Amino acid sequence: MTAHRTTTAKDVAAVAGVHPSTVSRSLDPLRASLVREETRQRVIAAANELNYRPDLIASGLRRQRTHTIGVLVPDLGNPVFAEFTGGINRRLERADYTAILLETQNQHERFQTGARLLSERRVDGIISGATRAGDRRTLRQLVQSGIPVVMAMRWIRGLEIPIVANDDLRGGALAAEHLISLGHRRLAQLHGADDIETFRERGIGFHGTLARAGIDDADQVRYAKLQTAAEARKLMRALLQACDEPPTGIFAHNDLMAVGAIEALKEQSLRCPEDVSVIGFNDMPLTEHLAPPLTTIRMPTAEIGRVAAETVLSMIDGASSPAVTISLQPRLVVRGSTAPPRR
Amino acid sequence: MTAHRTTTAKDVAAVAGVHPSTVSRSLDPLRASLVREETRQRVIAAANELNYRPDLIASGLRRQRTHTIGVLVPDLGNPVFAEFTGGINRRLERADYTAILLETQNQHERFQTGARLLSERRVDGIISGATRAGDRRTLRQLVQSGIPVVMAMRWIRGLEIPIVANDDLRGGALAAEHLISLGHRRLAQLHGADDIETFRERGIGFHGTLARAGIDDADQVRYAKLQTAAEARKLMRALLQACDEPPTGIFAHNDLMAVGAIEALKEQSLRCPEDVSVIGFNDMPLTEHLAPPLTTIRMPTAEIGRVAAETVLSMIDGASSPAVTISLQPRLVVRGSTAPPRR
DNA sequence: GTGAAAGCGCTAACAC
DNA sequence: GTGTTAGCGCTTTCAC
Repeated sequence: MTAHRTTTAKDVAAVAGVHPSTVSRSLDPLRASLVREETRQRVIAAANELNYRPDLIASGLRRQRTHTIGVLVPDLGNPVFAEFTGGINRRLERADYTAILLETQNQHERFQTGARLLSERRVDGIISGATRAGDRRTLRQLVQSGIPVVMAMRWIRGLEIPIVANDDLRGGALAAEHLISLGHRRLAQLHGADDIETFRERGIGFHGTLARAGIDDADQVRYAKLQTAAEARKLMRALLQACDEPPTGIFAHNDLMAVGAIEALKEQSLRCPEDVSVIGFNDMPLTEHLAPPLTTIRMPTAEIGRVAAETVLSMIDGASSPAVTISLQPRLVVRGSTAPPRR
Repeated sequence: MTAHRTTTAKDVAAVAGVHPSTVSRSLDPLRASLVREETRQRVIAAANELNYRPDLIASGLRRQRTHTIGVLVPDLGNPVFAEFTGGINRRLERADYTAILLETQNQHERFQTGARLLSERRVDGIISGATRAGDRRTLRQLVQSGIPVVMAMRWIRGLEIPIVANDDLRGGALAAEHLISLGHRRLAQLHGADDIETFRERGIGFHGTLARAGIDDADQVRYAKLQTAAEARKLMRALLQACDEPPTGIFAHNDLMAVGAIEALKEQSLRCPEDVSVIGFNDMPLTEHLAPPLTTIRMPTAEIGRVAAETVLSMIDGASSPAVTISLQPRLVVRGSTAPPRR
């Protein structure tokens, strides 16, 4: 193997017969006009000849800009977050920014080390898509260190940090309205983890809409630690055992939980949607191909990513951190897992 | 907003009453032994007090190591690649490395700009998980520039670049063996894109095993441009129209295509598995909850990521690039979408 | 065991 | 218009 030294601006300068700073100017679109056209052409020719790639690390050190955004997500295996990061990536790309994606696995310790890593890498901004109740201090420290931070998808209250998220209150309400309008009165929730505001909002939105219709689901809410099919199945079993008459409508806080619920129903020879209607959340891939195809709430996930990126970029440019909340609207996707209750 | 200056080694040095180079030594585990214990404690105290975070950018510039690996994937929305990057991330983390993930969307141009971006960021190594036939030149350039490169998941022949991948030849063979052993003789393939070696291998593995059993599927192979359910549905329709007697067994090159195939069968009132067996590939999330639950081939995706990361790290350390191919073994997951053919 | 000096590759400020 | 100089924050010689 040849000992490799990457070509630098100095090398290009030597070939073009100019000073390194002229190389720098010629190659930066913003300052190219400062250079005589003829000189610039010579530099570009030399750069191409040597296959020169400016060192963004060195440039970043000098400019105090890394053109990098740190993104914290709970888990890339979750298709919702894959879509979210897709939205971020597409927006950042247009601005010549790159994302560093870190998975927290819903663990505060990983959130914390992730945050530390990102500040050591001097990212220009951070999008926290994995925020949970326990992360408050860490987020406050980030803000205090002067780095622009945005909470997206998941968020907590009482921080001076912009929020870009789905309107989960509305999402829960949509689910309730749908089931009520079908004629359901005995309703239950398979509730996501209690320390994630997203799920609390979904729960409140659902509960509130029920209350306004004179329905109470207070005894019929079961909380999951992890929003998996397996855990939902257990919760659903317990729910069925605990009540004389099973509910006729179930709101599961995500699609995997809805799937688990339907399986638990099958175990008890209850059919979906004939005996019990089930509605999920997220509209993840393949849900339309399930039996029955899942009725669910779809949120504008990629759009949330896009707007979150936009927001953090504007904070990097503009001075002030607008402590705003941007709510994007979810919508109901009706498929086969919900139907009117049996007479 | 306060104008923020992040604290530097110089600041810490001032507080601890030492020289910046002593700060550097004290905080690097490898060189901490060069510093008197008492001094080191003073430095650490000062660093904590000031909440000092060493600047990895500056450190990288000096050491000519960014502790960053670039990873090119076709699409993070594809759960297989989410799992793959998970495997990479977990391994890199242990080595204090960070990944930069870039999505190519299966477009050569994006592969190329991605590669350029990664070299400008001076990543210490690259894992190409998105390799397609057209990317040969770009990969060769990367190698020539002296940067360690590994092809994982997807790969092409004839490059002096290590390969870490699923044994797709074996995967295709597993699918064939399963269908043959159930008693199927009329078989067809819904084949993934022709410019991705992965799919060619699956096709050859399937075809070869059939041939050895005296079965020919040559007329019964339909090629997709994109491996989606929608496209598979169309291909399957065409396939059914083109033949008098439909095949009794279908090998779809991924799970989405298998789902599309099953839907096309339903349109023609053909049932799966009673009339036609369908086997997929990947074992993506929710496949076990489909109706029927999908029989599929599972590959050790996270493990491929882990080994790819391991390989690129060893190339960064050790000098030579071992032009090896590491094949990991897939396995058959039998569920409900395959059964013996009807008499 | 610690300090001083130099330099990684780039670019901003200044000089001419 | 282009060259010169200096410095981003760190680490690595080399002194002492």
